[in-house]
Amino acid sequence: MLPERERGVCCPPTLRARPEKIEQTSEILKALADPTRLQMMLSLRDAKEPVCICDFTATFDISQPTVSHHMSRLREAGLVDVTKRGIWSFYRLAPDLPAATRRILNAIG
Amino acid sequence: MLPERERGVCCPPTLRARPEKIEQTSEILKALADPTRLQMMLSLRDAKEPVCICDFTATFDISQPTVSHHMSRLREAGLVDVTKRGIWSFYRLAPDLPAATRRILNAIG
DNA sequence: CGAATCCATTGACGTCCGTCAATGGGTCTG
DNA sequence: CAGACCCATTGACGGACGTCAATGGATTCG
Repeated sequence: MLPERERGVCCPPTLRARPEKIEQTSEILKALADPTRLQMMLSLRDAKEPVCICDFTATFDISQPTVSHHMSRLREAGLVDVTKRGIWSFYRLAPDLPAATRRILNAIG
Repeated sequence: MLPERERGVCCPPTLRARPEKIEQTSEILKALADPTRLQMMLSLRDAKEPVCICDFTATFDISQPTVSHHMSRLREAGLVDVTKRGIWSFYRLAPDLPAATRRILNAIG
């Protein structure tokens, strides 16, 4: 049953979350909201060992600069962590990932 | 301990999820990855009754067309559901929301 | 009917995004 | 040192996005 209403009377929905928190969460979702980056994040989530750029370059049908670009975006969002070793750059999920972020990641599939 | 590697030898990470599924999930994340739409979705998630556009227009600092535009995007993503009643349009979470989508929504905050 | 209210659509504008080619810095091997 | 390999950065380009002003349809009230 829908609520009765007077004309011109609005009942604004309460905003439970702080705008700052919303902004922050939406940044994380933006970082995940690309097929390539999402696949990368799921691969890293399930990987037992850090994964290097050359692996992703071999897996996805995009150029190496684009792979690096996506990794940069994930890194700027604080989702991912680099370790250089010789000529390789190994990536893994950021070890200090916020609980909410980890929940989202696990909720995905 | 990082894996030993030969030069030029790549070990592509296994892709567990079907590309089609990834594409579909990323569409949902795109729909959520905007502060205004995220706030709308959380409001609808927690609302006991459907919410009308005029309520959101009164709550957010954006114009009415922009509110309608965001709602359209949520509707096209299958996240939201409209019911017209008189001059009002009431929105609620889509009743047939996939389990994964609902999990993501609950994981957020 | 006429005025007021709610809402969706259209058109426009500036910004951000995804992608690639080209370039250059590091690092290892011969 | 010279060559091969890995990777990040830069610059460029087309497309998508977020926003608003203006418009018009639908509905209700007087």
